[in-house]
Parts: sequence; structure tokens; C-alpha cells
Amino acid sequence: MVKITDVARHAGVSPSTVSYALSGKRPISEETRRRVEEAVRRLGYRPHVGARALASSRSNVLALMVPLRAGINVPVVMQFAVSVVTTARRYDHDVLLLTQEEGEDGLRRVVDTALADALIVMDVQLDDPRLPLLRGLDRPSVLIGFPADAEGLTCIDLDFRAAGEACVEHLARLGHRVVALVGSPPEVYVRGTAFAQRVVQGFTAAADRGRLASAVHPCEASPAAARAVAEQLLREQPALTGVVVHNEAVLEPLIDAFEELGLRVPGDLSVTAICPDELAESLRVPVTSIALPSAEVGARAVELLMGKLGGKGVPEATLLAPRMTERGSTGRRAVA
Amino acid sequence: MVKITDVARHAGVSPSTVSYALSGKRPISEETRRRVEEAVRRLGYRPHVGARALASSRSNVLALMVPLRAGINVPVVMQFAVSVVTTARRYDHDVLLLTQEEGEDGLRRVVDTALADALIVMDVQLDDPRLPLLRGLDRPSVLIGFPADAEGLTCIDLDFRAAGEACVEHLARLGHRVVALVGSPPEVYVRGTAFAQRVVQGFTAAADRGRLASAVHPCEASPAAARAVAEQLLREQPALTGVVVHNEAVLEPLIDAFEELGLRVPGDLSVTAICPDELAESLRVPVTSIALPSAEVGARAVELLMGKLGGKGVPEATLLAPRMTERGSTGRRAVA
DNA sequence: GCGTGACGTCGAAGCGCTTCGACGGGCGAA
DNA sequence: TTCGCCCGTCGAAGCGCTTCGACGTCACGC
Repeated sequence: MVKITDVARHAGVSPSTVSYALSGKRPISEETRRRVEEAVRRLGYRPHVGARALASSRSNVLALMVPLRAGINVPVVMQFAVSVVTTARRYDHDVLLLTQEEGEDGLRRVVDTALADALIVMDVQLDDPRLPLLRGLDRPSVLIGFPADAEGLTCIDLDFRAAGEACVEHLARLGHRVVALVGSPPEVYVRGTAFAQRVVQGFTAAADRGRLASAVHPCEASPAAARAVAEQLLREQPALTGVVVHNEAVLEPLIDAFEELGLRVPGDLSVTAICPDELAESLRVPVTSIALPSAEVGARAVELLMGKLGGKGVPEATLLAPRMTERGSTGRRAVA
Repeated sequence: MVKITDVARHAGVSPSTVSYALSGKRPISEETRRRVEEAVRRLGYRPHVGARALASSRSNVLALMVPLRAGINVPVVMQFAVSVVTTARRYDHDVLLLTQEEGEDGLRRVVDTALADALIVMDVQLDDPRLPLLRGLDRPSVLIGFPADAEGLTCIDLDFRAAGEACVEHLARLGHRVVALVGSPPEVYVRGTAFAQRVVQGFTAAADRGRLASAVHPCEASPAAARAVAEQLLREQPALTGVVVHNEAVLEPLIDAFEELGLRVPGDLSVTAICPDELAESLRVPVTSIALPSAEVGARAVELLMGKLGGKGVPEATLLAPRMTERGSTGRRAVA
């Protein structure tokens, strides 16, 4: 193994000079830096991370805790993780993988043992058991998603309120005047995460603002429930021409139900969704949708962490602007 | 931060004794061990991994390199990764996540910097560019999948040959006498990975052994190709009643095509596949299938690595026995 | 011409742990 | 009884790096 003293000898300087030349923490003459870099290259020197961590109390490792729960979208998580790793590497950091299963103990462990400098926690619940720990820790962390009380925590997520608004505005722009939101299962609005409510708020606000007639229907995650909701909608809002779906599981069955009830998509009914692109693309009728921008969330999460590690102040809340992808499921309202 | 000297003081012993008491590398009296453990608990002592790594040249970290390529099955990778992490934790190790993108340099980096003690490499190609590096490294590694030349490498994967055989045997047991294999796209058999060929070998061997009439058809990953293959099969093997599909992309379109051609599954035609369970379950006709046992592969990979790290000899090749899950797509051959 | 700083470099200390050699005491064998 | 050995423990060295204080040099201002 080639070590810093080897480099120092070859460059004709002291080890500390090598360290400063490589870290830039003290001014080093152009000439010396060149010689050091040359020696590093020739010898293929790689600092020993353990030694570095011990001396500097920085491990250059971020811990990423990924969810295991059923019902989470695996490709989205994976995309996120890859984005975190890729971005972390740009800042010369590596990523340690933790599973939700390890819980608070896992987070505490990697911090206490100085394995990780900072934490990224996914799938944050409204009242997440990890919150007190994260608040108390002296290491920076970033949460993906917003808990009920985000005070003192750095959180990032898609701006679900804006996403709800964007869906309505898109439909309004196409001339639709009567819209409905088919939302998540009822229990999601109670406990679970905050984003479901935010979508409802955005949906309602935008509908009111645009003077659209609107209704909101939570929906269980079953085809039967989808069918029931479809029927109910047509009964209660006979003039309905625009639907926003925020419920991955029923998107397809819902469209099927509408078509069985005699409504063509997008001919009679425009449908737009908040769901992963993969799902929206794969349907028989590709659906105009807003996706969770997982790659962007991952990258931004790392950047926030790097800001905090660098002692910079970072915003506590980061809401990512929704981006809509138009596919085949929305169109101008047919004028009867 | 509480360190080993603190524990030593509280337990009334020297730091080295604490170290030995915790590692078990030297005999320590019952009484002393108890006092040390008590002090550890009271103080909440956690060894500093950097210091430990520096002194022992063991980081207790495994690096896992995951594929990014389009066409790989994300949930399978994720399941594998989670299994690796979970198993690693049982051996008091953590897992560092690397992306394929980082390639050989990434592997070399984590080894040279002593970040990782060992490597797990997924999605191994027949002629993988990482092979020379892995062979030359002084750290143990395990490959998921088999390259063309596995000499000197430790590899693990599903036994695809046995999987091919199992499919045929299952069909034979149900009375089918004429079978066909719909395989991967032709290019997969050329470069790519070895498993496709292994399936063919197993399929053919089992068919011959059972004196079944059989045929093998590679198939492009498009519904049109699926349709064409279905038509061709019926033309060339009119008595066909059993099909094995080893091609995720065409499984669904192929079944659709058969049904459109007037063959009911499983009434007229039994279909079995080698594909992820998720896919097999989600089809209109749930398909009897053999899945890649990703959790088991992950766990075994870690165990192999631990064996190597412990200086034990481990088998170079590990082939996992296929396990078939019967779903609705196979049945007894209808006797006309 | 001399004090003052900034610049560039060095030496040494120390980060927290493991491990090696040594050592005292107890015990069995001779 | 004595020798040798093993058991249990200690002290010290050292893993490879960063960082702090110190020091010499040079340029500048007065």
C-alpha cells in the first residue's frame, strides 16, 4: 500500500505538505503542488479512508435509508438511490445502504460509530418514529417527504399541492368545467403521509380559483372500488369531463370502468394523474401525468446535505415544482 | 464521544483488555468480560469504525455494485440489495452502494482506499470488463451470474439449466408430449450472458430424456414478434400443448396471441415461464413459473464473502436450485 | 533599514483502535 | 519442590492521516 509518506518522499516534501497540497486547506506553491500531484499519479496513491476519518472526523460517507414497506414503488426508490449515489460521488462521498428495518437504531449506529457523516431518510411518515432521533443528532440529515411537524428538520419532496393545482389548470386550459379528484384510500388521509392532503388542497384551490365545479373522492385500492367511484361520479356529476387521479392502484381499473360505462378517454373524459411515469406510460391509454421527480429529489437531497456539512444554512423545506407530461389521455372538451 | 479508554476506566481494566473482551480474540475471564460489557452498556460505547479500520485493516464494509442498464428488472435488483444488506448486518457488516456506472475504477477505489473489505458485483456479462480487476484484487469478491470464463472467480446464480429442465419435466408430468421453448432475443444468445444458453440446454436435455418432441425459438422483445412466433409454432408443431417462455417481454403478448389463435390457456395449451414472480402473478392468466430467487442469491453471496473473509475455502460456483410456483397456466393435457 | 504580515513549509502530536510481546500467578507434571 | 506452561491482563507501539503551531523567507510600508 502506498501512503502519504511515500508520496512525500517522492515529491521531496513533508507529509503535511502533501496533505495540504491535496486538500487545499493551506496555500501551497504552484511548483510544489505540481510535484505532489505528479508523485500521487506515479505511485497511484489513494488515501486510506479509515485513517482520514480518524484524523479528520469526517468519513465522506452518507447513509441512505430505503423503505421496505409493501406499497412503495420500487423503481422510484431505485431511481432515487442511484441518483443519490451519483450525486454523492460528485462531492467525493460514498453511500451506505440502510434498510428501514434497521430503524432508529441503524441510524444511531452509523452516526455513533462515525461511519456516516450525514443521513438521508426516505418514506417519512407524518409521525415518524425517527424524528426525535434526527432532531437530536449532531449530524445533518435530509428527509424525503414531510412529517406533520417539520420544525428543525430539512425536508424535500414534490410540491404535491402544486401538482394538484397543475392537474386542474391543465384540464381548465382544455376547456373542462366540471372536474373530480379520485384520491388515495381514506386511511391515507388520516395517518400516513401529508402529501395526499396537499393534493386535495391544490386541487380544490385551483378548481375554486378557476370557478370549476369539483368533487373529491377517496378511493380504496381495488378495481371494485374504482368501478364504484366511477359510477358514483357519473351519477353525482353528470357533466363531468375531467378527472384527476392520485391513486396508482386504481388508475387503470378506473379508466376501464369509465370506458365500460360508455365514456371514451380522452374523447368524452380527460384523465390526468399523479403517478410514476412508468405506470402512466404503460397503460392502454397512456395517461397525462405528473411524476415524482425521483432523480431530482435524490440529487437535491445530497446537495442539501453537502450544504449543511459545509456549514451553510439551507432551507428547511424544499418543494420541487411538478412537471406534467402530456400523453394521450387528455384533450379539449368536446362542445356538445 | 465515548471511547475505549472510557470503558476501560469504568471497568477497571486496560484498553487492550476491553478490546479483547469485545472481540474475543484472547481469553478473558468471565468476571472481567461481564464488567466490560456492563461498562459498554452504561456508557453506550460504540467503537469508531475509522479507528478500527486503521488498526485492524478491516472496514467491515461490503461494496455492492448494482446495474443500471435498461432491461434489467428493478424490483429484482432491489430485493437482492435488501437481502444483501440484511444478511451483511447479521455478520456485523455494512453495505456500500456503487453503481455500474462507476465501473472498474469504482471497485478499485473502494478497495484501494480500504473502504470496502469485499465486493459483490451484479449483472455479470459473459466477457465482463471488470473480470481482470476482480481476479487481480487481493480482496474477495462474489459475482452474481457467470461470465464465459469463471476460472478463479466465485460466482453464484440460479441454475438456469435446471430451471429449463424443471419446466419441461413439469409439463411432461402433466402429460404433454410436444413442447416448445420461446427464448430470449437472438442477440442475447450471442453476447450478453450465459444463462440463456443454459436454459436451452436444460430444456433440450429434459425433452430428449423424456422423449418429448421439442423446438426452440428465440424471440425478439416485441408483441409482433410474439405473434409471429405463436403462428410459427402452431404451423410447425400442430400437436403442441406445452410452452416454456424465457423472455419476460413477450410472455403476455405471447399468451394473448395464442388465445387469439384459438388456443385457451391452460385448456389447450400449458404455459410455464422463467421470470420474476411479480410478472407471472400480474398477468391475466397467472403463469406457473420459476423465478430468480433474488433474496436467496443475495444472502448466499454475503455468506460466501464472509467465508472468504474468514479464510475459508468456498466453492467457486454456486448454482441455486430452481423452485417452481404453480399458478393457473398449466394443466393436464386434454386427451382428445 | 526595520518591523510586520502573508506565504509556504515542516515537525510533531494525536485521532481511537488493535495487536504484539511480556509478565505474573496458578497449576500440573516430573 | 521445582520447572514449564497456559491463562488473563497490561503497556506500548503503531495503523495512515490531518492539523496545529512554529519558523524561515520575502515583500511591503513607513
